[in-house]
Parts: sequence; C-alpha cells; structure tokens
Amino acid sequence: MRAEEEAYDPLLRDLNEAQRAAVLATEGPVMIIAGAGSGKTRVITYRIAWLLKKGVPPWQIIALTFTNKAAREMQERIARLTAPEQAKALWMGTFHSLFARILRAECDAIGYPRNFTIYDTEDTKSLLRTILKEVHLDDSKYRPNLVAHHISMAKNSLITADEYANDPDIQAENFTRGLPMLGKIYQLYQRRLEKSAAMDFDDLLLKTYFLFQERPEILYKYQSQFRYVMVDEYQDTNTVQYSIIRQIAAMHENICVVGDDAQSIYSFRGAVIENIFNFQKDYENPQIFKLEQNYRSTANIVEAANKLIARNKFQIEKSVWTHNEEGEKIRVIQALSDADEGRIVAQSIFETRMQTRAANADFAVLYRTNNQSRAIEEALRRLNIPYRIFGGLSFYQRKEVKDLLAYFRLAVNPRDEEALTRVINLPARGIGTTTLERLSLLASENDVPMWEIVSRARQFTSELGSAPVARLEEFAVKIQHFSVLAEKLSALEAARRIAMESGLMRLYYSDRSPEGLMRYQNLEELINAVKDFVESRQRESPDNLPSLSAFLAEVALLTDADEKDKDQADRVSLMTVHSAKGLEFPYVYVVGMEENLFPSQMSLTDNRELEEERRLFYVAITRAMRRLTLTFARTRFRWGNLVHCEPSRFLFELDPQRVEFPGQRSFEALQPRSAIAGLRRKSTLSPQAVQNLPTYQFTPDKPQDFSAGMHILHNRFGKGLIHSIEGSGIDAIALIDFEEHGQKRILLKFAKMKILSSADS
DNA sequence: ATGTAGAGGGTTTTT
DNA sequence: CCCTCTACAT
Repeated sequence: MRAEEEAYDPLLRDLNEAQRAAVLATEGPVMIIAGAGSGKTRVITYRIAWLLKKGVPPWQIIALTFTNKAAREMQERIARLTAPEQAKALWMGTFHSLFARILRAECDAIGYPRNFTIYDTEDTKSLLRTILKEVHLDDSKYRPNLVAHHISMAKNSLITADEYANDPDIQAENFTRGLPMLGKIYQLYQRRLEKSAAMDFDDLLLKTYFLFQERPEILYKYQSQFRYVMVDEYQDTNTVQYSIIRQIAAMHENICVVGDDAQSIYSFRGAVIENIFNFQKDYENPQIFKLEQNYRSTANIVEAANKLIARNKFQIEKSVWTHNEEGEKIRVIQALSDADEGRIVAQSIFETRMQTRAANADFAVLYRTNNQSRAIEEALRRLNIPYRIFGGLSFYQRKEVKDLLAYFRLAVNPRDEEALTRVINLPARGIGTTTLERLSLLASENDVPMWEIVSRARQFTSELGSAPVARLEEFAVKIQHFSVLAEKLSALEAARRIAMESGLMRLYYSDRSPEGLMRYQNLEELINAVKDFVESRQRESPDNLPSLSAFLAEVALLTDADEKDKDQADRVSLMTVHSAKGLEFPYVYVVGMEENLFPSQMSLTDNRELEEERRLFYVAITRAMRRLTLTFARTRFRWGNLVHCEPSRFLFELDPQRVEFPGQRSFEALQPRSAIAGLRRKSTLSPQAVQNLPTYQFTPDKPQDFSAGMHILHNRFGKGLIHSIEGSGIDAIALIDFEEHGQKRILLKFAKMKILSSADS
C-alpha cells in the first residue's frame, strides 16, 4: 500500500498524527511513550488491526499484556476492527497465560507432564509452611509471606534455586538479614514443586526463559513464528519478562513496546523501570513515538499532574497537553477522621448525582490500601449508594471453591500435593494429622510424590496401620475414578460428578447457616463457571469437547479483576490506585492523602520508592476526567487505635493555581504553621529546574556531602551503603558495600552518586 | 475430631 | 481492628 493510500484508509482516520505514525511504523524496533489518557489502547489495537489488514497472519503476532482484562478488551476491539476469527487467532494474552501455553506444548523439553498444575500464592504459602515445619524453622522469623517474596524476587531476576543457594553474595546478604536458610528453603521449595508437577506464577516465566536458553531449536521455532512482537505496559516488565521478549524478538526485531515511565508502579514485585529507559540501547535504531495529547481530562487535571510528576528525577522527557477545557479546580478537603472522610465522600457523591444527573458508575473512590475501603463502604451504605469493590478475595480464592478445585486438580494431576493435602480429609474420612505426617515422611524417604504412597498405601501398612490404609485406599480409588471421569467426560460432566461424588456438595449443603448456604451457592457457581467455559469453547470449535484439565489451565490464571461483570448494575467503584490503572471515571475521589499512608511509610526512606509513590499518585490523578477530589483525615484508626495524621506531602506539591479548598479559606488555614514550613522545606526543587533536566538524567550529589553510614545510589553500581571514608577533601575515597556488586573503593571526586538516606535517619 | 478461646501478627500494591 | 493459627478441651 502506498503512503497516500494509507492516509485514506478508514482505519487510520480516527487517529491523530502521532498515533497514526505509531500505527504505521510496523517494521523494526518501536517504542511508544503513551502519556496518561493519550489513546494508548487505541494505538495498540489499531496497530494490530493494521498489520492484519496488510495481510500478516494473526498467529505471527504476539501481544503481551499484564492483565487478562486488558487482553480481552483489546481482542474485542480488534475483532470489531477486523474479523473475529482473526482476533481469536492472535497470540494475545498475559505473559503468564501465553507462556503457560508454550510450556504445555513443550512440556517434554522441560520434564513436566502436560497437565502440570499452576500454584497460586495461597498454594505457595501453604507449601512453604509445610517445608518450614519439616525443617523446623520458626515461621514467625521465616514468615511465609516474606520467604515467598524473596523467592519470587529471585525468580524474577532469573536466579534459580541452586544459583541462589550457592551464590556467596546472596548467602552473605541473607545471613545479615537474619535469614541464612533462605537459599535452602528455595531449593526445597523448588524440588517440592517439581515433585508435585506444579509451577508457581514465576516459574511460568522462568521456565520459559530457560527453555529458550537451553533449547535453541525450540526458541528458533517461536522466533520464526512471531514476526511481530508487541508489549503493553513495558515500564512494568521485570527481568524475566524483559529477557524473554529479547529472546523472542531477536530474529525479526519487529518489536513494539508501549508504556509510560510515569506510570511505573510495580517495582515491589520486580518490575524494572530501567527496561523502558534502556530500550534505545537494547535495540538498534529504534523509532520513538510520543503520544502526548490527553483526551481524557480537563486542563486543570492534566497540568496539575504534569507539575507533580516533574518532581521525579528519573523520567523520559515528554509534555502531555490537552485541548480540553480548563474545567474545575482540584478540590482538597480535610476530614476530621476516617469515618468523617467517608461521610464527606458519600455526601459529595450524593449531591453531585443530584446536581448533574451523573450515574453511580461515573464515580470512583481510590485508596492506597485495601483496608481503607471499610470506612467508605459504611458511609455509602448509610446513604444507600450502591457500590462495588474491586480487589479483595477473588471468587477462586474462597475456601470452598478451592476445595472443589482441589478435587479437580487431583483428578487431572494426582501428584499435586497441595491439592492432595487439602482434601484428603475433606469431607472428614478419618485421615488425621498423624497419618498425614507419616505420609509426608514416607514420601520424602522414598523420594516420590505423596500420591505414590497414598495410591500404594497397602505396601506401607506397617508404617501407617491397617485402619488408615483402608481409608487411604478408598480415597485413592475415588481419585482414580475421578481421573477417568476427567479424561472421558466433558469438563462440565466431570465437574458435576466430582462435585457430587467427592461429598463436598453434601458437606456444604448440610451446613444450614447463612455462611454454609453461601458456600453451597459458590460451589454451584463454580459449576456454572465450568458450564460457561465449555459453552464459550464450543462456540469457537464445536467439534471437540473441552476437558476439565483445559478448564483448570485457564482458571489458574484468572484473578478477581477478570471475573465477568455479569452484574452490570450502576454502582460506584471502590478500588486501590493500583487496580485503577488503565481506567477512567468522570468523578474521582482519592482518599487518605496523608503522610505514612500515601506516600506509604515504607517508601519514605528510599528516594526511588518515594518517586514510585509519586507516580502512583500521578496514576490516581489522571484517572479523573471532569472532577478530582482529594481528601485527607486528621485522625484515623490504625491497628485499632486512633492515630493523628498529617496531610500528604503530595498535596503540597500540587500547583496551588489549580487547587481549591471548598469550605476552607486556604491550605494554610488547615494546620499549624510549623507543619506547613516542614512540608514546604521537603519540596525545594523548583519545577522549572526539574523540567530543564535532560532525559533520564542522574544528578549526583557533591563529594563533600557523603559520610559513612549513608545509603547511596551509584549511577553504575546501584544501591549501596558507605562503610567508611578514607582521606578528605578532593582525594577522599569511600569504601562502599553495594547490594549487587559487593564492596568497592570509590574516589569521591569522580563518583556519580546520590544520597538516598543519611546515617541518622 | 471438632470447636472455641486466646494470642499474635499484619496493612502496600498482584499476575 | 480483624484475621489466622494454635492449643486445649470436649
């Protein structure tokens, strides 16, 4: 197609100039920096539609997203732009789901069965608890949550269990952390997963990486297939994701990454914001497009957000602007307590609805932490305002649902030890803790999955006793029967029969309490989910019946955000700022704008983390289309006691021209002078100075500013702690312990380092 | 084997 | 505060 024809293609008419350029640049490395509200999703979907229109077969395009929801929405939009069959044949989905698909196809190469189980975080923690108990480690010191986090971070950084356990630096670090056994636990955990034919979320990525690394012919196959690679939210990729993308894209280099460094908010789970900064170095001659026109928000909101984010030192230069009207000023409201804050928000929603005829669904209340929802909920209920909470316990995490799923899992993969221990005595069949302990011991002595012992219990009669053996045999026969059902029947039939014959339906039915009833209904709901799954699969290919194992494969990667909103009722949305990313609402309330909450107190000591909090606030602000309201409370219940709160420093970082204080004369009137002075002092950088800084720059502090005990950030070696300083003046040399690079001697006059926190803080 | 009381611990964010 | 785990009693 010629350039002039392209300009007339109806597909391109809906795009502005920058968007169109980004869509048309299909070949070679491309980075699209998409400011908030600049039509990012539109560009991705149109770009893919354009490729399809040019005749690229859909299966040659892989498009990676972070949530199933994003993938689904884009796929739907592409289906509308092109044809549904085409959209369906795209490799479009989350990193986890697409790589799980590849791993199942290539399972032989990694020594896993096709039906491997995916452990969710619950399973992971439960397995860790078991291991900790077995090696007699104190789980209040080795908190499963903490251990899981360290293992996850290691996996996200491509460090295997053996590497982790054998690396002297890591060992030393864990020793000083007071967790010397971490490496050992990681190894045990990994062996246990493999014995269970299970993978955790991170394994789906890590094992894909090593598969490609160790089997070039398999990598070659996928490299050849995926001629076009697209990655959404590139600023949130971690090291494994980044590395796999490089592997896949290496052949054709038709890679397009889309993101916004200003919205990078997931470093806590291993995201490396540098990935987006480094794109220009990683790929040759990349084309860079910046989508800077905001279509979403009023000028007041856009400008306030710009000015706020300009305070961050690490960023890619861009200027988001809008043609939209000036709009209302941002409202900052003080509340006396968290309950009062809820009341104010609810009242305001009520009034706004009356004045503007806005729908409930036009409102969102955003908060930093999930537990803040409570006060808001109560207030909304009092005014009879319907609401919906996003996040929290997902359907698939509820106990009874996990119980039945465990039976499904066992039917498909009896080696799944978490599933086995979960239901081996549910409903109660006289297999108590003693028997379970013996089973576990036998399994590790014989180095086989626990299921081996259960299914051959008779051979261990002397260890287990004859009564338990009889019960175990009965249980084993039942599971084997379920396996046959799962193999022979459709997912729905198998699910129904397993639900009945496992005894779970009866168990929960017999509980006549309201909670019991709820649980029973949830089981039915799960069966319905299987039904939906079967029906939607059959719509795609009517000839073959989807199996239970196919259902499990899909369900393992669903989260609460993906639950179908069958309930389209008109409700106010309540959610964390994190889960609001990518969404927009006409009226947004950001509550809890207080020090130690937003920014979170965990972030205060580390400048990088504080910048991430600021980006998070940027995300919050830019969700709003028409009106943005920020509230903070002077007191709040925390851990059950009332604490005094200070307004967030972020409030003081907003452009005063764009803010108003309904019912207050000014910000100053809200508090004692000293508090203001203190907050003001913390934000000394003038916005102009910040804006004039070059792209992704690094401003080092001066040599004389450093002293022993400081935490610093070095431009090459990363984070470190100054051990001591020898000499003085221009020849001073610092001995620094770097987190990643060990101890180094650095001449201060040449060092490019920043102070993260000083010794006394 | 099941239930209850009491202690202890956790609050950042999630595929 | 609220949830979960444990210990102990039944």
